[in-house]
Amino acid sequence: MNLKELATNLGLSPTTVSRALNGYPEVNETTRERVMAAAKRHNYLPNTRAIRLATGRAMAVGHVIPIATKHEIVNPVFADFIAGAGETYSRNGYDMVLSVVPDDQEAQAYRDLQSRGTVDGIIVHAPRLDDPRIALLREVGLPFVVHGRATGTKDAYSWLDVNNRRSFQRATEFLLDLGHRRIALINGLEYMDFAIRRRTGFVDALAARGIQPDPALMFSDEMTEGRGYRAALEMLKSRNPPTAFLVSSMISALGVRRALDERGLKLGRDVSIIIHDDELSYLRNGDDVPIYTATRSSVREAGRQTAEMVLDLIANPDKPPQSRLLEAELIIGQSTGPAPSK
Amino acid sequence: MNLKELATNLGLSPTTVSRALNGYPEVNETTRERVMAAAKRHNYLPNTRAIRLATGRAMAVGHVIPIATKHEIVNPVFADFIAGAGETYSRNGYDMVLSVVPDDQEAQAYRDLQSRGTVDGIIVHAPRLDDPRIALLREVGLPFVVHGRATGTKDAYSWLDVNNRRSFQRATEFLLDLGHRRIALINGLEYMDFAIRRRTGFVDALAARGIQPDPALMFSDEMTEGRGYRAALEMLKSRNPPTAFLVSSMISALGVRRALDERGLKLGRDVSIIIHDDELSYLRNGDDVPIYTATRSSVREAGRQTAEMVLDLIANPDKPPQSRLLEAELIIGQSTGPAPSK
DNA sequence: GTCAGGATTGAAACCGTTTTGGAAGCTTGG
DNA sequence: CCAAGCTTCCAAAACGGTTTCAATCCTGAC
Repeated sequence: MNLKELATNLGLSPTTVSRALNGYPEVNETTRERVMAAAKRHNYLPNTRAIRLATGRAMAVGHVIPIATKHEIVNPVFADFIAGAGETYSRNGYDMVLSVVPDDQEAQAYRDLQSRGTVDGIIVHAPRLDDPRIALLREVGLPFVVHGRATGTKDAYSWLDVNNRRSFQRATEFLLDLGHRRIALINGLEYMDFAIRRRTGFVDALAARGIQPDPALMFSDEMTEGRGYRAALEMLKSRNPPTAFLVSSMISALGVRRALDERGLKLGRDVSIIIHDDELSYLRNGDDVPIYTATRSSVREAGRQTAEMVLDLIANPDKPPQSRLLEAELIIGQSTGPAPSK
Repeated sequence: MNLKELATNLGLSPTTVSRALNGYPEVNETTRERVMAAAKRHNYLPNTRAIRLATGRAMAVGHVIPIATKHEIVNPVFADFIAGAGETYSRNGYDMVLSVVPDDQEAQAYRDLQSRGTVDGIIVHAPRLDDPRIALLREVGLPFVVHGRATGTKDAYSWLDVNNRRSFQRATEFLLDLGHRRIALINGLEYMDFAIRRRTGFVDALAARGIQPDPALMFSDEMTEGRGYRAALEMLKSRNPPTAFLVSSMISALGVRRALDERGLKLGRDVSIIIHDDELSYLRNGDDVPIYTATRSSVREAGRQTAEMVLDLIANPDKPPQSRLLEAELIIGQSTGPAPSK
């Protein structure tokens, strides 16, 4: 059942039927109802492909996922972000198209998406220091919003980010206030922008109290359970072990905790941990009361909002770049306590 | 730059240009080269929307993700599967479109996808006992492949699954051979097909040795760290605790391990654990040597292959339903050892 | 030199919508 | 009673490709 059939069926022209269905004012209310009813009766749905060609809009937003030789975006955070963004898209009649490409073809993927007209806009994931994708997308001329920011980029662009610096600064202060002086940072890869900002927050907070950060207590790598475990174990074995850990991810923290258990150290008493909690759907920080003290910010909600921003940008292409900075809340769990007196 | 412009530019008809680019045989080799060169020079890429309308094919495969009140598909396994499937799609010039919808609208989502012509095929995730989606998709008439199976469905359908029953049977036998008699099963939700099959494998293996499964040692819930932790702790505290755990997911196992540590039990000596390892990219079971003894099967590879199957089905709509049963390998890690003699 | 038949190319229809530019029919006010 | 102005509808032209059908150009056989 297509528009033309429906039209002849009703004794109307395709034009009128189209207008009736799309809510144009110049159609008689009674005929509109007649059309609506007929459409429902034949459960007619307009063909997306035709709409797209006729309107020149793709009604879709693209997410490019580089399949990596090195660092992968395909991580737990990504899944929840996508879920959040997807909610927004469905609500607004947009499709979400994922492009999984080898990372050396990422630039070409964006170019393709634009010149084939597959999508109307893009969400950029996991921005890095001085990320080249921003200049690229600007050149290509595709509306885009960055989830995160790219330190070092001079041009204006739209982004949504968590205030990573601030949240890690506060977390560090919280530990300092508890008397901790040897605080370890288990961070993500520090060419990722969020990791850089978290590190800055950490270092700033220490500096404000006149503490020189100890390189031996600053670890940066992929955020896996294993890396967290090994880094923490290493530090705990050292001559001057940390009394607290600031951990960039729940998963790394699982490893840190394992190291603690292995060393016979009690969480919250012997050693404190603060994590960043993205509120992943399958890695809750406790069901009722939080297990870990954490800087918390829902990545799913970030997905929802970033998607809203990109839809807004698509609808108003001339709008200047927008940005949103979400504040993570510091929630107090059972994983922190006063620094043990030696 | 569109086809018509390119054609006039070359002094050719759109027909010829189209044919040249699409590799039709009836075009002179030299003109083809001329066309190819011009296309590259002007970096012309055909408009997806036009192709889709003209050919009637969407060149896209859909994945519907119900956003759940209850169980969510948005889980770590899903991300890796998607990444694998996405690889296959890109390689074949297909798009992947994700539809995130409230779970009570899932059926309608499939219907829409079909009648609007947004996709040419579907991959069905997380099948359950007697899953209604199979009958629905068959009725709707959209080619589809199920990742997993749906016990109880009588109609034939295409699927790709891991031999869950067999792998858990083998794992159980392995533990039995090590002398374990009280083996706990930490399973996923048992309305999910994979969980049912794993349970069956577990129970069958016990039965074959004349062991009556103890309901107190069989746990079924969402596979989170927290649930795993609590279930294991409960069991370990009981009067007659298990000496081994068979765990359906790496994440649950992290919780089980935490419970062990908390009880002061040494993994592999006091208590053995076998997990199912989906080879998630960010939750590796050890970098070099496996930490856990595991039934291993790459969900990413499953994604690749399932996608291949659906593309094949789209290309050959009259083919009878296909299926692939992948065998998980049993890899020996450091988490299993002989049952402790009382 | 002619002609059949393959090799190339092109004109035009088509895919299913939206949208532009009228054109009827009906009011309405002078 | 008529022109102006609304309403309400429609024919036809996009949108940017693919595909059918027909036309032209060669080539070699006779």
